[in-house]
Amino acid sequence: MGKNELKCDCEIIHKNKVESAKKDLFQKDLLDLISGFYKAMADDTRLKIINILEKNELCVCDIAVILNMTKSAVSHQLKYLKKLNLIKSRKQGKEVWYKLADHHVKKVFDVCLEHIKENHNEEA
Amino acid sequence: MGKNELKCDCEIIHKNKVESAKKDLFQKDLLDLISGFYKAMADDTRLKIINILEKNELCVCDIAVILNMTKSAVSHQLKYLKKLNLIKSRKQGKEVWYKLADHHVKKVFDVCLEHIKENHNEEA
DNA sequence: TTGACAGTTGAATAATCATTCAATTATAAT
DNA sequence: ATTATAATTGAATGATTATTCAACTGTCAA
Repeated sequence: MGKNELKCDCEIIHKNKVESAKKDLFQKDLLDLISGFYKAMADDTRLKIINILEKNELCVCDIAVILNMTKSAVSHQLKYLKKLNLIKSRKQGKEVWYKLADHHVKKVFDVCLEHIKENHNEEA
Repeated sequence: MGKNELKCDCEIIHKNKVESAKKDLFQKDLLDLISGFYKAMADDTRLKIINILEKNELCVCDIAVILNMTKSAVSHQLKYLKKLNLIKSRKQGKEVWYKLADHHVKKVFDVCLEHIKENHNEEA
């Protein structure tokens, strides 16, 4: 039951193709970074937060009102997004203001929208 | 306990900002499409599948061998990705061959990698 | 026409993760 | 000092979802 335990339930069919494809596989650490980035965008709450912070700098209460959630729930997700360097914060008195940290986020959004748009046209 | 139940535990602080930001919020149906797309990319297994299908056309067994998973687990995720039009399949005899369906996927990948790369440089 | 294999499927299980809850910190005002 | 508000935190809960399991379909070969 070690690390190299075989979970696959079938034999290699196309040896060449498998060998070739194995070389294309991302390293685990890079894969984690990539999936981490997507996981951040894959939740409705976080997506909404990114969505509104794209154009506005807001404090936690503001975001909680807009999304109709508790401050606590919002704060947890803000922490999540900040750890991934997707948002930035600054403290002013009792309030903490959040805004988008990265111009790539908008870019990723745009490509995603492009995909969705084309996909819909194809189905029509 | 109706639809308009108030979950937020605080008052509006910056009325103008909140009103303004509310206008930027995506519609629910668009939000679902966007988060659906990201959810597809947010899982390690699906990400690996997309990763290897970017350059290779492969059958289910091949993928199962490469990822060291059961055919069943792989098949479930392939179904997931196909429903979202991210991959295509063709049947040939007993085998089913899968490949990437959409050129946007690669684009999204590239922007993501760009983000990760810059992020790392900043921390160094 | 039977056996073997590639792949799919649905329900059950296991793992992951968002939200809630109660308590706490930090700042500002009285 | 005391009170009030903004925000954070950790543990517990609840919801979601990936994987397993067993049974099944479709295709090929003997």
